[in-house]
Amino acid sequence: MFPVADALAPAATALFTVVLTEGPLSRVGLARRLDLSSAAVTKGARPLIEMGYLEELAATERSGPGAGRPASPLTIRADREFFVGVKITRDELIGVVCDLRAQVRTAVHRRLSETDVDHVLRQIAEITTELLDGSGDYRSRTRRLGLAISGDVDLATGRVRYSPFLQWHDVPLRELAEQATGLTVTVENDVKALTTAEHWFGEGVGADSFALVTVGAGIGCGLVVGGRLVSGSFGVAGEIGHISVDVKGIACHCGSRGCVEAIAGADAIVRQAREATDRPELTFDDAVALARAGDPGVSAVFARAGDAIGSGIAAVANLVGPSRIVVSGEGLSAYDLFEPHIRAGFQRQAFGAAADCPLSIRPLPFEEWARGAATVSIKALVASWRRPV
Amino acid sequence: MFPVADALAPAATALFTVVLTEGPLSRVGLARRLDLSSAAVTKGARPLIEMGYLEELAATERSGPGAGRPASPLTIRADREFFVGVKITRDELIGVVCDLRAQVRTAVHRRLSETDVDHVLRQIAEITTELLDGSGDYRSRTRRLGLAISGDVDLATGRVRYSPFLQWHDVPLRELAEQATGLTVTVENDVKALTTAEHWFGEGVGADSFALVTVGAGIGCGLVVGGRLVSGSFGVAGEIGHISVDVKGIACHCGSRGCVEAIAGADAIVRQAREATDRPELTFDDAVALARAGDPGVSAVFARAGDAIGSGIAAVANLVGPSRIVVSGEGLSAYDLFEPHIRAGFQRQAFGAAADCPLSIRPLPFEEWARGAATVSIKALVASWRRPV
DNA sequence: GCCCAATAATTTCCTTCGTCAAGTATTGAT
DNA sequence: ATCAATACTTGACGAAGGAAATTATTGGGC
Repeated sequence: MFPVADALAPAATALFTVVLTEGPLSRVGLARRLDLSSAAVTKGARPLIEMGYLEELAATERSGPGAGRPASPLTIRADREFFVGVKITRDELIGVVCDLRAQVRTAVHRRLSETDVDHVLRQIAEITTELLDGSGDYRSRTRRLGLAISGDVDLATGRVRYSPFLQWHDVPLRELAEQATGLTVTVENDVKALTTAEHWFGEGVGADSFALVTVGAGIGCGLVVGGRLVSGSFGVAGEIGHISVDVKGIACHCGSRGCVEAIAGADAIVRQAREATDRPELTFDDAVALARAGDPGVSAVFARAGDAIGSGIAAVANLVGPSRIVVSGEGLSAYDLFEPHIRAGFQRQAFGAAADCPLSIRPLPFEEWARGAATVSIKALVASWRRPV
Repeated sequence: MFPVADALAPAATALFTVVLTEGPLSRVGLARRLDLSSAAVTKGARPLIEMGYLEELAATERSGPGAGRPASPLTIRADREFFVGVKITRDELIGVVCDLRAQVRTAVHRRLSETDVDHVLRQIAEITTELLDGSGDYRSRTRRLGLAISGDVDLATGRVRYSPFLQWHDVPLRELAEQATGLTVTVENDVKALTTAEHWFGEGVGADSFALVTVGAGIGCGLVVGGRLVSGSFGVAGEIGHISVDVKGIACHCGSRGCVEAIAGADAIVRQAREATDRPELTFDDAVALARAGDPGVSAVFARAGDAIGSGIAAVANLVGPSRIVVSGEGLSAYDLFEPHIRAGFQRQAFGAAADCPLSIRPLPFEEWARGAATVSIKALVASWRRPV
């Protein structure tokens, strides 16, 4: 139906990215935004229109002072292509179909009884089929699948070097998943995938630097600096959970003391709540309920945890100075208990103008993680348009 | 004598930067290193040779297996141009002349009795004259002056937004210094200038990400991520000194508690040493002497300080994962007292593979700061060769 | 309704910058 | 002397973007 994507000019991928992440814009507007001539924009946009990825916005209301030829803003054709995203957790797969604008069209959950590679791959293939058979359009217009998984992942090769939850070591997941599904696959660390989603389609749009903090079993952080996702020379980056805020604090599984995660991780909160109440069978949900009911001991546990998270976030702000920080939970139900203390800890610990950094604290639906995976595959599509390596 | 520098091709500045920072290399080697054709290297190098910035290395020993035409590696002509660098402190100017390879040729110190802008500018003009009159070559081959100053500086405009030590607010230092000296001036924050020096000419060469930590009155940190110096969206970055490592620790002037600087800053060490010894007149040097003599109380102060610094450095490693970290002092005399504790704190607090990050801990001569300033002006020269904005 | 100013988009021609492929230069080995 | 190997240079070409002229489409003044 559409001509196949050849390699495109740099200007083409640049303008596409701007329209994708910042919304419809006229060619002249794009030229100004990207510091290009409008000729370059006209030329760059043409193949994208021919391929069906862009189209001109229908006769819309004029905006400017009045005179002159009206602009024909370019906009994304969201249903040109669909993307499957799957987040892999220890006991569940969460899958979504997103359109080109990363809007979730369908979502499916699937329990994962075993964590061996073969079984997970079969489940990935099945959940993909289930998702794509939901609508006639999906199957024919979907070529890419993104996978998100916690642990040490190499995006370039698509290998999972180590996944602590699944107990996987050096699994060539991209290759295997491509065989199992027939789609082009990208594999990315889950926090980084979520950060990419927020950077391209959420609150991080347009930010040169940006941080996303996730609060849950662990405390993680994805970091964008200079427009690029930070990876860490030794594969470690964004480990906000193991910044120590209290030399004499609780021992952490990492061998140190007073790590943010040892104070504010879900396990740590349960343990401290049990101590505070002398009820060794207490669950996380019980602790939340008690804190909401005003139990002073358990409330103090959440307060300390929020404060520690705030301190850790301030460390990020003091060191890299992101233009904004989003804090969200792995399906975090108790964020109302944390929020004021996160803000307080942050304000106390942020240095000078770093305290001006806007903080968004909000829970994210669990599908958001799968959407992150899909986002990475959208990014991979755009990257595939660049000239051969 | 030499033709004036026109705008050069991107390949030209790229190859120049590689030869400058990584040493002599043949055209073929450069082509491989930069992923260019050797034709592009030949073409790019020509104007640089004509302008006298590059030359072919004299008939050197062949290296490879033997056969074939011998390579003519390109190398920097270090005496093609000289650069003045001046570090401005509250009570002293430190000035150097560096060659193109950032080797210090001459260094001069000059006391600063007052800190008002006019007086400092006169002193800058005088120290520049003094430096350039040292050799007949300097004056005719020097066009650029770099200034380094602590505080909030805008490199692009050359304005000092705020300097706490000099009590300057929004001073257009570049403009003023250009009038006072007749040279093209760059102004940069001192820690960032030092980081640039280390990134281009020191241990950070070739590193995609890199951190430099300075220990002295304050604890500072310069950060390179993705090959670029991190600036911070709100003008704050690298503030490792105000990461808290002890919620219940010593109160810091920033309003929080247990900041690295409140434990390990020079003032903090003196205060703690006085308490430990009950000698309120103790100086920093006294404290160093006591610790070296084995005084347990004062030794513990240095141990705690080193450990806090190590923790702070680990936070950097955990968050951005630099490929190496250099720790140095503002003329730090006591680094032997800190070093083992910095390493211990770092190892304890670095998470997983982040602990593999190589740590160099070493004192730097005070001229190094002025060299950093000169380095920024060398970088500005190369940047001036890029096509017009 | 007609003309003009204003703005948007396109076209044409040109420059820059890099690659490709062929040629030249310079060595060691036989 | 000849040849293989490697380094470098040259010239033709193509991709990408810019400048300026041209075309397109509006509103406003008359």
